[in-house]
Amino acid sequence: MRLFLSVRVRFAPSPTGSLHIGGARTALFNYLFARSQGGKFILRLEDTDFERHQEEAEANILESLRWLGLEWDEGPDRGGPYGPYRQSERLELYQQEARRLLEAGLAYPCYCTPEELAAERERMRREGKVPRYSGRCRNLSPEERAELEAKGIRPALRLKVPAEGQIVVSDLIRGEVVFDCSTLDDFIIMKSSGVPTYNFACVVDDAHMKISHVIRAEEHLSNTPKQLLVYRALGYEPPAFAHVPMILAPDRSKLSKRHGATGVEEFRAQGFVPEALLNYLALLGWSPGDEQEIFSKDELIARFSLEAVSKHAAIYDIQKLTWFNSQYLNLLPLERLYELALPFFRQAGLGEEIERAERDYVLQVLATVRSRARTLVELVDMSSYFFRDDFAYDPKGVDKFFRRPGVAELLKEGKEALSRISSFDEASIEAAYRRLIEEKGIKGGDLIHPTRLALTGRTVGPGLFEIMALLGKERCLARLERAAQWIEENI
RNA sequence: GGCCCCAUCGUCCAGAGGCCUAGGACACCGGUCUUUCAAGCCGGAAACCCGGGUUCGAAUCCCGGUGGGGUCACCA
Repeated sequence: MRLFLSVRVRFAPSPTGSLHIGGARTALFNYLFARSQGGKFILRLEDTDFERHQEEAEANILESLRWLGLEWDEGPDRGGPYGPYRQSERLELYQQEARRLLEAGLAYPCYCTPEELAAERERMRREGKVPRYSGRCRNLSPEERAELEAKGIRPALRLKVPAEGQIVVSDLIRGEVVFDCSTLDDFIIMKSSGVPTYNFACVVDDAHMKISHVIRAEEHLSNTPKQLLVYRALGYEPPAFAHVPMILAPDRSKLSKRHGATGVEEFRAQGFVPEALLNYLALLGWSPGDEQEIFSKDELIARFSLEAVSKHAAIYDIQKLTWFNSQYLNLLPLERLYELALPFFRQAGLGEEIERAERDYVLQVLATVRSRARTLVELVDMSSYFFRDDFAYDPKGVDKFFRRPGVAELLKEGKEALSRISSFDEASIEAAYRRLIEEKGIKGGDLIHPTRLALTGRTVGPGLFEIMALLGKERCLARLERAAQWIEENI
């Protein structure tokens, strides 16, 4: 690994939507690389497309990154030595740099209208040719230019691309990738509106922000020769490049909205915890080389390297993400779990109950239930009867356990047995129940199953005696009574 | 279509010429534990895209084919 004086990497999303998992992983790799190298992780917003810009998108993306725990050292919200960090606020810089190229004769104004260009492209395509700009405006005489200017046409600016030669992209993940200049055309660097295009703004910013490594998705590999041309024209030393493989949808196509949940925000809403998503994403396209799967953020930082990033695209698998999530639900400190689950309790209408309950009680509930939940949504759902009494009985459970003759009476006997216990702990409860089971000469399940239904409304859940001890004597007795009555009235 | 990238179980990864009878994980199937459901534990099925080379020896190197992906805008 080469040692750089100062590693500076950036994540540069365009605020046109929410952060999807591909972007999140790119951000993560940048973050891990920066942290592992003692460098800086910079956030920059590429918001030069005013048409597609979405007001909420910026806040949304920042929030998703924060939620994932990818804190940045410099960015639009916190500034830094090379700001501003929004391209829309750096327009003078691009114009200044563009002027330099114009004056040096490395770029030229183009007066073609978008319509003309589109028509030209279309014609070339129809003729089976590769659509490339003809270079029509490249050799305009000063008189012709003056004439067009006089008509009031605002030109775009194009970079002069050499007709021959090769551009070599040296990529940390892919090695040397060679592009022939003949496949490129004089591309636009400044739109007629005075706003830079991506390939220009990106280079100007990376150079001015002293970016040492550009780590981005593979879809940008084909743009890189153009950007290298811009570096050359501007006289800047290019950074190192690392193009990470794409994340594909299960049908092998590029991720889009129609593939269900692909946004960080959506996963969050579905009850995934950031630790799990981060861990899952890290292992999608990167491998530590051994068989460990669960990594804390610090472990990831310690072990990450760009060399170990794979070359081929990965298909994301919601099932494996779900597995990671269930692992973390069991691994996380209870306090952390509480914090993460709270919004979901509120959403389920249990906010008040949670706040009224003893913190310790809530933590015990979470500890009891968590091995069964795969998401926070499930966790909350499985906890609900610990916080409210007015649940309904599962109809299938009713058919199975409440329709047996004598169940109401049995439940009352159970209640009776429980009422005599002085210390309402798990062992005493079980002892009392086992005694009753023996006395009645029934099977354990004959009492246990109807009791669980009476106490929780459900047929599945944690061990019954665990549930009872947690609920406490009073609530157990009340719920058994309620169930016995319900059976007498409804069956 | 041109250019570029890629190719190991269904999916994510390991493998950097002999350690491969190809390893792990998810999912799947079976068993175990058990008051239910999970979790856990044990076991099973499941892959080197094809064809040529190079080599004593190739999943690993080279070439070709095929397949998949990306990109070709006054989008980023």
